Amino acid sequence: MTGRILALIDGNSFYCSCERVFDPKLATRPVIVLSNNDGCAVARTSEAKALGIRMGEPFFKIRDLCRDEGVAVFSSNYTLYGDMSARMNAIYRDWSPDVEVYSIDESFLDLTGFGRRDLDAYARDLRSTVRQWTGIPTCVGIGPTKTLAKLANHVAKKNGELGGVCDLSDERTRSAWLDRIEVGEVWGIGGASEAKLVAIGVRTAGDLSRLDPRLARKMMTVVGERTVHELRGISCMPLEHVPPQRKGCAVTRSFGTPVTTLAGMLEAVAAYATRAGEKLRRHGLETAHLAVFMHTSEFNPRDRPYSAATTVHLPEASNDTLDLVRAAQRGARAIWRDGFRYAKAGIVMNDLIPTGRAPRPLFDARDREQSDALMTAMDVVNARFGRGTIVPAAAGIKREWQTKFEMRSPRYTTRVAEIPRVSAG
DNA sequence: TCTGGGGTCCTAGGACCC
DNA sequence: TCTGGGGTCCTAGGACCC
Repeated sequence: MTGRILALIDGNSFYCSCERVFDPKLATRPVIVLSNNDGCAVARTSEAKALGIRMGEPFFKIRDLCRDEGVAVFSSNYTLYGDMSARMNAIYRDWSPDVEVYSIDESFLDLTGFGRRDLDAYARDLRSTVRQWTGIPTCVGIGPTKTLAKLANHVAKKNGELGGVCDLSDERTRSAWLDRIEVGEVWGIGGASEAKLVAIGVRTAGDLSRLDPRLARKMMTVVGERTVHELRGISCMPLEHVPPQRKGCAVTRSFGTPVTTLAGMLEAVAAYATRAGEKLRRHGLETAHLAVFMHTSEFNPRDRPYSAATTVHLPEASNDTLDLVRAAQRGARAIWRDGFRYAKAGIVMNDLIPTGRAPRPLFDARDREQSDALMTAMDVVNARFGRGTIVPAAAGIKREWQTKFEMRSPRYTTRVAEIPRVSAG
């Protein structure tokens, strides 16, 4: 396909920006957002980056620095970020006939046929609209392929003087930028490929674009070959309009405090199975078997290590929470060993089947109608009053193992009780 | 004391079949 | 004496993404 124009727009330090929207006092302060269990820094504003806080840095190592430097620290608030993301995508759909939501904070927009000279102004208008309507600052990268649009977005982010927009659709201006970008910054080139490429003298995105595609394939499979073509402006990756049917589904969590009793473990896997059931039903899928795993800390050398997993077959394919809980607990009992401090457990389901497509046993032991009615009722109540309003008793009340979110901001946009208050005086 | 949670795609190699 | 080859399916592991 030639003559295509794509834009990649994404939120700057997206999670941090969401927090800033609802607390203007954070506007000039460094802000970071932590991963699940308050484990690592996964989003940092430029001020936080300037303090030397790295992506993925464990929080306990930077706790003192954050206190001394006045860094605002937040647990992840996925409810809030997901809602802000939906608002941004609603705007994008007004601005392009063809939008691919690529991740929670990134979307590709098809701008083919918009007129090359007007693109820059169009992108700047879009940015300021998103900023005004949602409060989120963004950057826009423009190019003839997804890989080049991503790279243009990277350039826009790193070069403040561009004002948040970079257009690499013109071949002549493009090559100058490509020669200035390290090869590891290219979408699809991770640490392993970067090391191999640098070893043969391919150091920049420009070098990679000039690499023989056959050699790229030999070194990095067909994925690497595609990347070379995309860097040359030949599109190999179409926009995905409808998300493809998902192939697997997992619910895994680190524990807030280590689990040392079987009762605690059974509670935790029941809670994870409950969540798994919600995900399956939302996607119209079911499963005939699930894997359960548990392990001790990978990091604490004083903990005796233990890691185990097993696959449990359900009597028949199902997405009923109670079936999944039973199966998950059976698996957990089978691999449980006393005397360890468990740090994490989870359940993993592959081979998902669209609901109703699985073979039925000749004599169906389940009352399918009753099961569906109960699950639907649970999902409706939980959607209305918040996840976890109704859970199976097996998922526990005390939940000492529960993942930590000790610094989570209010769910400003999705819970009436947590809506921001404004007082005029 | 404290280190995330999801996903996808690709390839090689073995088992099995005719 | 001569001892195939091509196809499919599955799994594990690597690499990458956000």
